[in-house]
Amino acid sequence: MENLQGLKRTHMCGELSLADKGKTVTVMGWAQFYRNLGGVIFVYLRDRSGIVQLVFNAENNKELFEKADTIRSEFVLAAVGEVLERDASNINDKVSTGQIEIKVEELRILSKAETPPIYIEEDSDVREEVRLKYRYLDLRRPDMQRIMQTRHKICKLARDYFDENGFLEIETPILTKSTPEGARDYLVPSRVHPGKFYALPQSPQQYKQLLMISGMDRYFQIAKCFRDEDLRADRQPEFTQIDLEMSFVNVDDVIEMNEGFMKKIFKEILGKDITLPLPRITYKEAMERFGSDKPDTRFGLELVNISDCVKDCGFKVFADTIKNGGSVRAINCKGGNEKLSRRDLDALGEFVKTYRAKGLAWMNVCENELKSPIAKFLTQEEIDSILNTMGAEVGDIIMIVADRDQIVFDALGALRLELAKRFELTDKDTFDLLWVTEFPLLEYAEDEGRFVAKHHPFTSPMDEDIHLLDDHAEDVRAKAYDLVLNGTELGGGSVRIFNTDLQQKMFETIGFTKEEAWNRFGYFMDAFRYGTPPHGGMAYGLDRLVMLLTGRDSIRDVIAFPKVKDASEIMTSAPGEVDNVQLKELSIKMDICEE
RNA sequence: GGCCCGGUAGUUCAGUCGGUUUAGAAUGCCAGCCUGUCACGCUGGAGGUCGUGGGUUCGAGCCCCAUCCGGGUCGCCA
Repeated sequence: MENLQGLKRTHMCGELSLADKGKTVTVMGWAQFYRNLGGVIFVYLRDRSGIVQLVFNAENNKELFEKADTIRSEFVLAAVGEVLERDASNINDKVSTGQIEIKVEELRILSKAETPPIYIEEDSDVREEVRLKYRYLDLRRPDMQRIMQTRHKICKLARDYFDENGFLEIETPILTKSTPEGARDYLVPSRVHPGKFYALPQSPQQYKQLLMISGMDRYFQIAKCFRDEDLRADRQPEFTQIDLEMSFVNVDDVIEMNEGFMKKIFKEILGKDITLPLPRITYKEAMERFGSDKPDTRFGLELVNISDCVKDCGFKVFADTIKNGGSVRAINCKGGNEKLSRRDLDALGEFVKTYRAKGLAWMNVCENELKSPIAKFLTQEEIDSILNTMGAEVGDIIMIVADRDQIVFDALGALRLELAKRFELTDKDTFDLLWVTEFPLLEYAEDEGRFVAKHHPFTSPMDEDIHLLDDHAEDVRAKAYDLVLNGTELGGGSVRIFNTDLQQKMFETIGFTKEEAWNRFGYFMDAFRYGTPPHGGMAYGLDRLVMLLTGRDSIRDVIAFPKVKDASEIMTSAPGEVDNVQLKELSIKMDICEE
């Protein structure tokens, strides 16, 4: 094997062009393809920037030619040679460097390579399991290289933008204290303190608020966060937030600052100009129209409340649901008659059941009749009223769910997305950004028999709703907001409570005694006594942001070394067992329960 | 934890009702030929624990049971 002695890279492969014609250059990279035509060998050399063609001619240098003939896929090469313009007939317009090639004068094989198990090429369709096992090879592929470059660029833009606006980048601890509210913590045992554990942060929430109390005024961080919960296509147990906090601000100030960031990101990454201010809808409106607090507004199929049409009807399921405080809502699937068979409708019925709905009622508006399994329970007036409310025309199918509001929203919200997917209503090049505001402050946890904070317990209630905290806590709205892009929650934040009494009240409302609150958040509440500025902030899911801006469907594609569904890592097999010496040092004894 | 989908050559896949000799194709790989390829071409060759373990059967890649691995989703994710 050869080394780099005396060689220095002069150019990146993909950056060479006709302008370099006649220059002697030194390039280094991996052999992408080699083609031996008998007397001439072509090798594509690839580095991060792209590929360039190397040429070896038997007539010019027999020895060099024979050396080039030993090159195989993914060998690491250094080549010195002259940049030549290609004949017009040999130009390759599929490659950015297709007008030139390098006539190699010196070749060094820096590293040989075994035949790789996956192809190093754009849009490889290799199974993800294999890609992840050989992630270092997968990352060599041009699309993965571009994603990593885009991710870097987004981080750079965040640093630039928030720096320009007076934010300080400050690191917060990774070894912190467990806070039992919310997601499960990853725990780290302490050697020095037997029986005690650090927790990895679910977010830097408390630290960034403390930084406001510290007078840092504006903080931001690209922060690793950890949550020990089950994975999804857009959820990893360790993920990255662009996290920020500002002093002396209200909701509008935070939103305005972040809109500026979005404008910059969309311009620099996608070349798109977005119009500010972004649309805002309240949580309540989002739920009622889209059945979701992260609505995809690129298409219609909005929910409509038809409770009034059927509140006295003979169909017991509808009438009883309304009597018991629930609602009956529907989606008009325009032109569904042509696209959906009876079998499809049955399948959609099963689909909504996964969201706890009891079933899907439907009305198929045909030319001279109404096909519907529930028509026989309704009067003509009731039917007309429904069709009228839904704006139904011949060919439409009205899809109806009756249940508790939450279930109706979940089921129809999901059905709406499913229909959009089937009928391909979403355009990949459209980016619908909007704010969802006025989230509920609290939600009732049935299993715990108490209210829990919907966002976190430091979120401020809206001033006009504070008086409801005692008797109508469920109606209190929060100074909280989410930024939604095409139906994905990109980030969210809130203005925080900065008044000790109100914070105390908040803890009471979620069922903490003064003592419990003090035990869990004592240091935090203590800090609030020494002069706390009004403050609020925001956190973006960086991985999701990169995923959406690069048009990927999986968050794993934008993380260099992601974890798989059971939170393990295929390549390293983490998590792994540790030896007894390590355990002993940590004063830990294993007692693994069966099952 | 529940439900759904998948696992066959290095890779991507096909494999009919359980039955045709030695489980196929493409690509990749190896060897030979070839001086302008760029998905190079031509000729030949090697390559299989059909995820794993049981079972049914005269006979299993195919059917049954269990299990492992990967994906999606519900629960969960302040």
